Amino acid sequence: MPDDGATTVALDGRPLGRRGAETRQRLLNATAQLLEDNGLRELKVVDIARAVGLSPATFYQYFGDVEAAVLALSAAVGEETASLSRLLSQDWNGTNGLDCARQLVEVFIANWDSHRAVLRTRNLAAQEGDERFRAVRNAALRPLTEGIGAKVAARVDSGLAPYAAAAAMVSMLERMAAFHADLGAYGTSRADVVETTARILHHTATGL
Amino acid sequence: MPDDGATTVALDGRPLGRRGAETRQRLLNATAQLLEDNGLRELKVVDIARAVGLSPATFYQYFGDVEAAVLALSAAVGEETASLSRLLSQDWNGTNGLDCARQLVEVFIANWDSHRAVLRTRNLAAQEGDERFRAVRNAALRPLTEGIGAKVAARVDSGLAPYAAAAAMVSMLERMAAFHADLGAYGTSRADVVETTARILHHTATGL
DNA sequence: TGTACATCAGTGAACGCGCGTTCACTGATGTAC
DNA sequence: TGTACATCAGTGAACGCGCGTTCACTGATGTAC
Repeated sequence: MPDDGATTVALDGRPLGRRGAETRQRLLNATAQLLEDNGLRELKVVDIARAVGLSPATFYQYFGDVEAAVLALSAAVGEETASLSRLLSQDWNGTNGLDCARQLVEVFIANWDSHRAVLRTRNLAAQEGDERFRAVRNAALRPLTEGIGAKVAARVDSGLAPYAAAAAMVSMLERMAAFHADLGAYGTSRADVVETTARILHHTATGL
Repeated sequence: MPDDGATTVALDGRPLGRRGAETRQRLLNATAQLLEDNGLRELKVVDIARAVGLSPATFYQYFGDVEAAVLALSAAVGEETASLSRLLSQDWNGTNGLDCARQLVEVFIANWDSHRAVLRTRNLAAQEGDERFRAVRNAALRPLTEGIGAKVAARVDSGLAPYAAAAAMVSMLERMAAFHADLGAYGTSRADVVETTARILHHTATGL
């Protein structure tokens, strides 16, 4: 199994006990918080350690550098999207199809709202070409992309390439989730955002 | 007029001559290049100056810090999207409506391909809450959002909130443009990406 | 239940490097007459 | 066309700070018997 950052082993190879696992988690929480508050460019090992009340030396027992901590966070956050699979496994052509789409949009946006800073940093790193972040992002979005892709593929005569359409929908979702707070300024309510996004998604997936 | 970064005045207030304007541009080019090559976290004043063969002190004659240079770049890049307006001013309900959408997608993606690093950095800074970057981003995307929004508003019984739908389409475009290179790995050609994105956009804008 | 030992967990203090930034200065360019 | 002067443009060299990182060490925890 590749190291996904959720290791239970310290960097020097010895296994982590209860206390160690807790410390590691506190470091991760502080990393997320600082990322949220000060942005990526200001994220320093020293500050993370200070925030938890530890010596910087401690940080290096758990992570090789700041990026490693962010990667571990990204991997952890990515595993929260499991509930999307349930919504995607249903048939969206029936009466409650639009409802499924709506819920999916809700869950997706909620997930972003909880992990805004981590997710956008993950995406930046992926865009900058870091393969590890790319892999983590792909793993997180794969169920979504494949689920939507399968629905598009089941349409007749849509003229859409299923995988491309799925990617387009996921793109829309990610960006709306990332920027939806900005839309309020233009007189668009959150409900509008969800409803409209859900409808576009539903139509693309089903043709209805 | 607010300072959008495209100043013709040095930071100490004196006006820029021919030579000065050139130097400023060379610094901007180097900034873009380094952003592309090494990523945001590695972007240093010292390196930018070195890349152009100047003393770091010179940098400070033109920009207060690295962010200011990136902001200036963002503002400049944002002005290249003017050609989109032409495509949006046409009627998309006719026979060549889908063609317009296709071209729009093409132009948009091409613009991203030329300025990948700058645009993603602009978006990150905007997401991190920097108002100046937010303003620059909004200014760049406004014609697009309003153009699409107007088309959606002209539809009957779409059930879509025009501004939210327009934002969703712009979201889709931005993200597809940012990540389209990744899709090739999954057997999706660039042509598929353009065609599919264009169709979704066209349908959302017109109902056709 | 107590003691000894292994290993897990955390740190103080220091090092050096490199980056951001400034200032008093020199050199280049343009223009008035 | 030439010269003087104003201002634009660029720099050398230095300062200090703060960050990343390491290492030899102390303290905490768990477990075998």
